[in-house]
Amino acid sequence: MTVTLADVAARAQVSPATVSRVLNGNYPVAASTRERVLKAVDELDYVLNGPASALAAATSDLVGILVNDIADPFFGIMASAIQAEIGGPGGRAGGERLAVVCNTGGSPERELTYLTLLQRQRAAAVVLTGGAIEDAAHQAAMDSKVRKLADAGTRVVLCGRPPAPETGAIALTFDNRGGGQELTEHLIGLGHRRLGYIAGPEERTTTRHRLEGHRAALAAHGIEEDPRWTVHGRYDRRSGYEATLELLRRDPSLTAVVAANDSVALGACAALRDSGLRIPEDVSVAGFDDLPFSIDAVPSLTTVRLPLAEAGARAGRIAMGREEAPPGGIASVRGELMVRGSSGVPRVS
Amino acid sequence: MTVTLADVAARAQVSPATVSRVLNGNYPVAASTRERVLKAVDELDYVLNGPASALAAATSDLVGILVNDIADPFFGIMASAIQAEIGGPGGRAGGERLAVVCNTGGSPERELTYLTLLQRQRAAAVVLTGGAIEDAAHQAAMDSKVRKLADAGTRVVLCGRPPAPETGAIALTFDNRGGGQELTEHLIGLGHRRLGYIAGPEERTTTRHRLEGHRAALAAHGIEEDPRWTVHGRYDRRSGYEATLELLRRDPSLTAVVAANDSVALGACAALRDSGLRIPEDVSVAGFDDLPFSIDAVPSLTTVRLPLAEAGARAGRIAMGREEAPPGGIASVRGELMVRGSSGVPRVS
DNA sequence: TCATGTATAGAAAGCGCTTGCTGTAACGCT
DNA sequence: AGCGTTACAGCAAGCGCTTTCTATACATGA
Repeated sequence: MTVTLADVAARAQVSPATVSRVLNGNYPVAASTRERVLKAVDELDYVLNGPASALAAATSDLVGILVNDIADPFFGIMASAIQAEIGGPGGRAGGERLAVVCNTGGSPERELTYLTLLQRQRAAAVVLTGGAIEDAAHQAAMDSKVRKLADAGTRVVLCGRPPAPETGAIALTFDNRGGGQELTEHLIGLGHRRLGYIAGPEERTTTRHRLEGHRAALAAHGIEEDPRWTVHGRYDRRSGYEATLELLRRDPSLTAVVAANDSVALGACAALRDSGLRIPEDVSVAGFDDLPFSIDAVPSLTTVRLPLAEAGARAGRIAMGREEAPPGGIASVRGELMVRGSSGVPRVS
Repeated sequence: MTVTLADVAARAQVSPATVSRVLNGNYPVAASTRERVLKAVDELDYVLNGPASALAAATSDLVGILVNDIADPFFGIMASAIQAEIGGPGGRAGGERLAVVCNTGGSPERELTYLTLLQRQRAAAVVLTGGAIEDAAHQAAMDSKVRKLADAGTRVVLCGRPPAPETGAIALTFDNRGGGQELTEHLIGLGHRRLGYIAGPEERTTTRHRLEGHRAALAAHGIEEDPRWTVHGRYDRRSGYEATLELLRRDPSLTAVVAANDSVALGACAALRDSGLRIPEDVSVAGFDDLPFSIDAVPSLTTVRLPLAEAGARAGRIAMGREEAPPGGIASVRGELMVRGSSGVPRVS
């Protein structure tokens, strides 16, 4: 039914081996022969059988990209950048690799299962993006899986995720703590002393690091934090909206709200406006990530820019072995404070 | 080096055949035997060899999802929904399928190459999302490829893309024309007579259909369109910003700007504000898609809501053969006009 | 008691490709 | 002329799994 290598070989009057070599271009073949083979391939509309080829060659052209939420531009941007470097089609010829974006939805089980699936496919490389889940058991399971992948020759790169020592994975970590600290220091510098914080989901490294940075800034300036000032929620706008209302309820005297990321900050803005508060005159707002829409918010969002595309591209190149790994296998990627319209001096109370 | 089925079989003291059957659960195996095998699998840390299995069984658990731009939430949301239905891990057991999100970047070649790559992998299904490129040659090539995929048993579903008759693909099309028309009629109903239109890239079905709807509305109300009122650009905010400045330059008397999508509309809003114009008092703005951030814009965006997640989910189910295809293999998905703060009566000139 | 079923396990033939090794011309060199 | 090279091309042995067909062991009904 389907056309096989043998069919092409028969038509081109050569052996299957020759056809394979023409297709892979990894062995000298006389120009005339090559031409004949190519012609047969074309005429028969032959398409290589991926699994068979992967089995025989014991290699695969799949590269996995794990993301927490593909509908979130934070991950979309990284995935896009990684993928552009992976080559996919369009990369330099020969290296046609299929980038597989896997959406874990933040679920530990899915994360693990996807890793197994990729292991099963003998993926050439795997890039894990975004924060990790902070659960000892799960982390141990992940580390062990990653080590196995690495041992099996799959290059594993962590992009925007904390290093996993001893696993053989290369890490490009975001300096969430430093960024968070810088951001809050900016607000403190403006005069804010009562700052609400909308954190991401608990048990996530990103959440914890950003919050730690925030607290470090407070501590550095001798501001004692009121436990009521921190609320946890998801990384989306809805959560930001609700959390802000909650913060306002707990302490209406807050003069600034720091959000776990830009989407959350947008929700916070909406909640503040709906509560009749002006930004930044009544309450300042700050986000994190600097996603494309953040500059468009009204007022535009003060935030910490993370070089998502750049980091993704670098992760992609490392995964493809096209760039050297950073010394020690770990690199920290810094964010850049973007001061914009949503932050200002606090209102006089 | 790596553990194979045979190793597991040896350890469990059964034949490879039995191990395979235990793993696939598609043949009766005595409980005691199964247990022994599972234990061996566990002890040896065995992971099935995907390519080998795919080769022998002549099936694959890969499902491809083609998107134009993964960094755009429009596609991210659809991809996420499709993928959730595909099963991925977390779906019902047994059907562990690997969803492969492929980013074409809107390039015709990449689109085609990805399809070939998926064909090579003998993908179980392929979902093509978003508008198609309107180039006769390319379209013919795509159709032929799709037909081949379908013939080979790969289920092909188009989600938010015009039907491709005779190719065997199921289509879930967005009614871009109807939505565009309704949107513009809303503005006309408010009293607008001078409407600018920021269209997407040329040679795209989505662009054309939305624009046609817009024009149909104008025509229906006897409004003659000035060619200066239409500008083409990309589907992003930057493009919307620039196009709006251009429109304003061409005709400052415009009272409304209709954008190709929400991101473009946001850029338009920014440009208007930067030009000292109020929304909607001076100029009304309308978008398309109703992405999550649109309701958060200030003022919130009047737009046409497309049920991206629902359509994606349905496409996913159809791709998995879990839902029947619509009659005739074609279904039109309607958008819903969302009237919000960015549109109002025109200023008196 | 013997033919017949039923449940379970194994043997073995591939699936379609890659690749190490083995020819075999044609070539160049002494 | 003789022989080592060089440049291709083919043979055939797998890669690790699935699955058909066959074998065995009991249980069953007449």
